[in-house]
Amino acid sequence: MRNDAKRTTIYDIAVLAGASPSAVSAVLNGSWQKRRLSKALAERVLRVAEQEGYAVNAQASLLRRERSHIIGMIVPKYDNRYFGHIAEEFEAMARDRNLFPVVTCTQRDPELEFEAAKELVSYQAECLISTGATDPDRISAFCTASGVQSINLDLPGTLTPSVISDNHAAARDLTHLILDRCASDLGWTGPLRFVGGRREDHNTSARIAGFEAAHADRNIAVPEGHIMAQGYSAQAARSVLDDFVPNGPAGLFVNSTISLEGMVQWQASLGDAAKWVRYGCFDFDPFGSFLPGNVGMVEQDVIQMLEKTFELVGRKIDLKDPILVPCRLLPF
Amino acid sequence: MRNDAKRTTIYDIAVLAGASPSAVSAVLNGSWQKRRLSKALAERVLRVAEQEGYAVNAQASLLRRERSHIIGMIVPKYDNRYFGHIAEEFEAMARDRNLFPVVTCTQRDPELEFEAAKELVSYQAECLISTGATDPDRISAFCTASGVQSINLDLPGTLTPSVISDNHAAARDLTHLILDRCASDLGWTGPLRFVGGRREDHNTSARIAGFEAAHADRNIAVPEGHIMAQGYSAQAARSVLDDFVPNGPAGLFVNSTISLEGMVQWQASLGDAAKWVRYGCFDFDPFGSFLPGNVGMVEQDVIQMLEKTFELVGRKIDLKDPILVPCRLLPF
DNA sequence: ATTCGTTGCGCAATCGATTGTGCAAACTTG
DNA sequence: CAAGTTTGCACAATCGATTGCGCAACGAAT
Repeated sequence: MRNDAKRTTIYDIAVLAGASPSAVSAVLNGSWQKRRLSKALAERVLRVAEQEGYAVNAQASLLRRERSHIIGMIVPKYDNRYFGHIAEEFEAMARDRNLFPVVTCTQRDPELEFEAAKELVSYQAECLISTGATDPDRISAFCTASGVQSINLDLPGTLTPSVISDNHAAARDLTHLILDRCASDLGWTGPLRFVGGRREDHNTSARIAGFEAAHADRNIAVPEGHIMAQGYSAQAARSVLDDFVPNGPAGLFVNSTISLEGMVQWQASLGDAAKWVRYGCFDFDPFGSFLPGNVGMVEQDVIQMLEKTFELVGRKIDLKDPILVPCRLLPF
Repeated sequence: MRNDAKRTTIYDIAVLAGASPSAVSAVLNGSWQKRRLSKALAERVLRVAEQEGYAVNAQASLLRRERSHIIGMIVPKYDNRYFGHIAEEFEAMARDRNLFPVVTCTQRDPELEFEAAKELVSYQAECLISTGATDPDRISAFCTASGVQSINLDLPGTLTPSVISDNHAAARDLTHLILDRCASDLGWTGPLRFVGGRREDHNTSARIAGFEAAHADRNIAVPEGHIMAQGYSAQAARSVLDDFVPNGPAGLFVNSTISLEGMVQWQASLGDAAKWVRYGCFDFDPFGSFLPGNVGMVEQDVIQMLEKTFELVGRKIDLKDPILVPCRLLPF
């Protein structure tokens, strides 16, 4: 235990243990055998370090070392299971690989995304994973200029490798599921409506394409107005739906759990007519299966995506096409 | 743009801009006016730095500076809205205060909690927030020995200040709400059952006390077997409930959204008898209000808790009693 | 008694940025 | 024009740990 003014350094320990700072350093970082220090000295140093509550100064250590072992990740939000799961699993997998994970959340703000990326590069991150980034290429360009590897996750970029869900295939499957259930439950054949997200966004547009492909498979035309992708928030979903008062059966493809929050509010406002609504959601939530009218959800394979991502870490691979990871369709 | 072998340093820029490293440093960290450097030199340096895609080496910078401006947080999980919200808001509030937030997730593993705390201290964090930590006092002791401030959030410790929800009051209110709704909906007067969490855990025991106080308010005895706190996971809740087959009305106090997941599975397994079940949950989830039988949820006031926490940061306050933050009861 | 290999450890340079100090040159004042 | 002041910048020490290298002491071999 020490005075709290200054942290204990190897120099303090060197004095107390009667050894040189370099010997102390070697003992504390485990390289003492390689440096042919005696076990007696090692034990002496370790004892003192323990007593003094020594903790290495990572800044000093990293400054001298060549590798930082830091791996950074930026994530838009923690407000849904998907990104929460990604962050949690990323940390665990990074630790398993002896890397120090630093995750930071950027609120879907492009400026903050870039600032956070710069900060992580400043902290000498060896690799930066941009998850769901608005402008991944800007970040990639910066990282490349600084000699830092970057990988895109969830949303693809064009400058560095990307790992994303197979949105098209899963959206197509989900659309078929919803259409099937509309037919069996309501005797109604569509077309469905697509709610939430942004058309410009890669994932949303891939999902819309899958949604339309499923309709095309059944020779059902999708009117333009049925694509209601005006934003990600619950509020955005709610307000596009509020203009829609169904007279008869209705089916919805909901683009995310956040949009789903708005959708269920709208559905509740329908009163008795709610029982004529069927929908599915592209995203998983454990309570989803208990929501009335929900016929199924798509769960993205977070583990698989992260495994593919970590396969790229530290490797110089030049991929132009995103790596597609299949999703799981969970029918209720 | 540079070769990616080495990152650009102030020495590289000094050569290119025809200036000394110290001048470059002063320009890049904004202290050049104080050092009476000419605007011409400053502009020259900035231009070169821009071209070279320079990013400071935070390790070198922090090594020399006295303050790191790093604030650390450990969080058990990101798998529910509560901790996700805490992490997200913590990051935002830290940035607002010009601090660099580093959040790490410790999977409710005491060993990992301690390791993560040590790592954050190594990175020279000025303050460490232990959120929902299993053994906060061990972490506090280590931080104190290293001269690092520590604060407990969500679960209290005894060695440093703690900010927690007023679990007792909110549990009592929630219990009354459930009892009221059991009476009005089912004509049934209890006693309720308490599901999820661990008795030894501070928060769970405070909630059980509030639960029992509400029953006492109404002169209802709570049989010992009605306290079913056998763990936090959905599976744990599910399996204690599976032994309970209600014949008639039943009311449950569910201790967290994770336990709620197990509870709704159990409820679904009841079939038609599910309509005789009413429950409330101590924790908020946006889909909660759509679950049949759910009469209300308690939302912990994350913003308030974090504001109280940040008020303590950087201050040497000696508090023995935890700071209690009221919760919001949301009746459905 | 040399020579040589091994053991055990310390010296000093180094990583990249910060900062106290010193010192010219330019400028002002009397 | 000498003395004093201001402007503009560079030098070098420093933060704490890592690491290549050197050197003394000791035992073994010739």
